[in-house]
Amino acid sequence: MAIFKQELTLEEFNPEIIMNSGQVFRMTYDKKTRVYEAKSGSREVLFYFNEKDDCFDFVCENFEFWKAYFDFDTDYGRINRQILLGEDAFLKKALDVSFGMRILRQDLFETIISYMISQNNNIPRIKKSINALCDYLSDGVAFPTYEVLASVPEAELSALAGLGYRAEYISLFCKGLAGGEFSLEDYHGLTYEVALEALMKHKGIGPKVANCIALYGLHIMDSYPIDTWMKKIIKEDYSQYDLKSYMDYLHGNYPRMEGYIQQLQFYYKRSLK
DNA sequence: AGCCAGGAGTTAA
DNA sequence: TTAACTCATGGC
Repeated sequence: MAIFKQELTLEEFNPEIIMNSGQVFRMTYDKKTRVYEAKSGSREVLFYFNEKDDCFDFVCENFEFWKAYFDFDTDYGRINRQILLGEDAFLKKALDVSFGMRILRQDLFETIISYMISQNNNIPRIKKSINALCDYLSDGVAFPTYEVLASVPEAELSALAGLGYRAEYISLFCKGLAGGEFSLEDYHGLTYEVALEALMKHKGIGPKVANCIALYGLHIMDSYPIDTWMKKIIKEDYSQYDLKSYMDYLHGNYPRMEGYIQQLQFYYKRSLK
């Protein structure tokens, strides 16, 4: 373990907002120590704001991995300025309370399984299920491998993590990987449309989950996951549009920023509750 | 107690 | 192609 220092303002990197934006399920904050913890794939990192040096300290083994994970090479300030110069009032209000948001580059396999679990589910229970998988089928840090997930009987998988009917989807997907029917590598380097189509061939991955996987697992920024909250936003805050004309507006005015915009909108709308 | 949750599969028309 | 129905489970 070593400490890696990064000069980052809260406008560039705000862990509190990222943690509560619904894109990660294995990031926590300890109020007492003021330390954040993130786990992804088989790795973990601790980080905190160091007031003495006015920077963030990251405690981990391989900072290059986490640098990519947190997407520190992307300039979100440039995107933010574009939003502030635009005329989308709801989006500007959303950005006002969301500075420091970033789209994380998460582990693909973990993202696929996590968002399979997320369907028709609530965030606290999603976290509980994912942590149960890590605790019972791994060491509590690493996300379980597909080999292990494929080897556990479906009913047992469902019971140990409270997966309900979603256990079948996870089981099928992992057995496909273990049997060599397809590979995780197949999904890299694809365009948005091709990636969605390929992902949705799997049982349990529909349009919404596929968009989440494309955005968080493949960092395809054109992705725009529409869940119950986003439907509510389009209905209430973009009432001059129907779904199709809204999507045309979005793609036309904010190309390749849709995923980030969705994250700002989702976070803002839920924060009003 | 009952509705809802970062939806998707199946079936019927 | 779209609409209605169903699917486990627990958070609130």
